[in-house]
Amino acid sequence: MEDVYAKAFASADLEMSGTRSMPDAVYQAVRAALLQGQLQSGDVLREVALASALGVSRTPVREALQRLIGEGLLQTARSRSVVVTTLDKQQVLEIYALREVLEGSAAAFAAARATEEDIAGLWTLIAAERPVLDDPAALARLNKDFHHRLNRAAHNRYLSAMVDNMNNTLALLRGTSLGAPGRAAAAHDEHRAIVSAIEERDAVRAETVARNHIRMAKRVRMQMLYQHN
Amino acid sequence: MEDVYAKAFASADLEMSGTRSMPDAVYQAVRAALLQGQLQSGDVLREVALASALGVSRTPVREALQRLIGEGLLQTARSRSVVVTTLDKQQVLEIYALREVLEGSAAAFAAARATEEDIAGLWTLIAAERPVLDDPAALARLNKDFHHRLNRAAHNRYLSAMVDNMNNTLALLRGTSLGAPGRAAAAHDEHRAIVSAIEERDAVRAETVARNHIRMAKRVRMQMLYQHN
DNA sequence: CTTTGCTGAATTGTATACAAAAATTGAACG
DNA sequence: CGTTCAATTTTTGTATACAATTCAGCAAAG
Repeated sequence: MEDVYAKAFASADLEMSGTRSMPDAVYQAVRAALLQGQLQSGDVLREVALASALGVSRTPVREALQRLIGEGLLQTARSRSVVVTTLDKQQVLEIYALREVLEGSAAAFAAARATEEDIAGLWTLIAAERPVLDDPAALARLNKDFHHRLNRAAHNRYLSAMVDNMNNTLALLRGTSLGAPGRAAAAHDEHRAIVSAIEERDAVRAETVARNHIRMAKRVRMQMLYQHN
Repeated sequence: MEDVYAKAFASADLEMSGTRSMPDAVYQAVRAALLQGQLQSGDVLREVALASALGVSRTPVREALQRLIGEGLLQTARSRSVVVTTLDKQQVLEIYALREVLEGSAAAFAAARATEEDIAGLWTLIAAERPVLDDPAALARLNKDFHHRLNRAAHNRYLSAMVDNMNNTLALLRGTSLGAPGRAAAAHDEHRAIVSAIEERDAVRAETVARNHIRMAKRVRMQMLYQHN
């Protein structure tokens, strides 16, 4: 048996601290492996292999996989096996279309409801971007955090959950659009524009610039993936 | 043991026809009971009772419940028990805020992408509303169908899934806003306005009238639930 | 009359055994 | 060589046994 999980879950000794249940710990472990790219689109996840790699039985593994299927990060093949979701071009386009709507609304809501702490936190993250503008990996982490906090600032749990889910799904695509030439600086400026609008409580402008930010990211991403549009 | 499932799953002998798996059949059965109101907010679902009521073991029941928890229709209490989700006022407001965004965008997308069949189907449903404008229950069913097809006409799977999920969650609230005096006729008119805008491929107007439709529904619903706002 | 702590029952959490389904191998045949 | 089919192995699906947790009732203490 070619144990592909050895690499993905080598040092991952199931952080049961800070987690309620065993299925939850498995969920976190697999999710982390997915988001960090140790598991890639099309990879198949075997219950027994995962279970033994994590030192639990199949039952909690199954529960965790079901949950990830529900979130769209995994999917079942017709053969019943569980594989890492593969996104085709149409799906990527649909996700970006929806992301534009959702993050635009999140920015608009944030302009109305963000607290001073929310806004300060966003500025802090933007400041942290500046020194790493030429380190795509570090920037990608900050970027993810920025978008997460931006959504939280909208103070709508359902919206936040949906946007996070969209962004996690997009993380299945290899690479980051922030590595493209000039994109890092542009994204940085766009982030500033979004938070400025929120700070000034200008919902319309916040939505406009946020939507524009997503459109730009989409354009770069589509170019990276398909060399056009 | 007070078998509360006897009523909810009396004749529900697990329609395994048209369903892939056993957990899926359980999922459908519980979901139907939730959406039809046989199970209400706060009701607790016991694995063994459900399993014996449906003639399966706890394993597939567990899987189905997990899935429903993921969709937000069920939630776990701190005591580990699974209960039907209870929505507080704030949650209802957040859902309607998001629903306004999502259904507004769905209408706008539909204006761009709906096929002639999509539009014809919507008109058919609207025509079916007219004879039952004074039958809130029948109207509620048609209404649900209308919104479902409207979302589908946007041709964005992720958007459709999210809107359906929102609407299912709202179905946990007892009663329908369509019973309020004058609301049935108003909703009917609003539906017509939405489809007209889509038919004319006017995305901006489609979004405007769709958002207005949701705002109206929200107003009536909040009045029904809390007698204000 | 309320609170606390104990005991037994009920319920969920996890592991595992067994059944069903799918994948793989390899031998026979064209 | 390639194809087909049966036998074997692997993998998933379901049931169930057992462990751990939670709940209910009740008695004793304050």
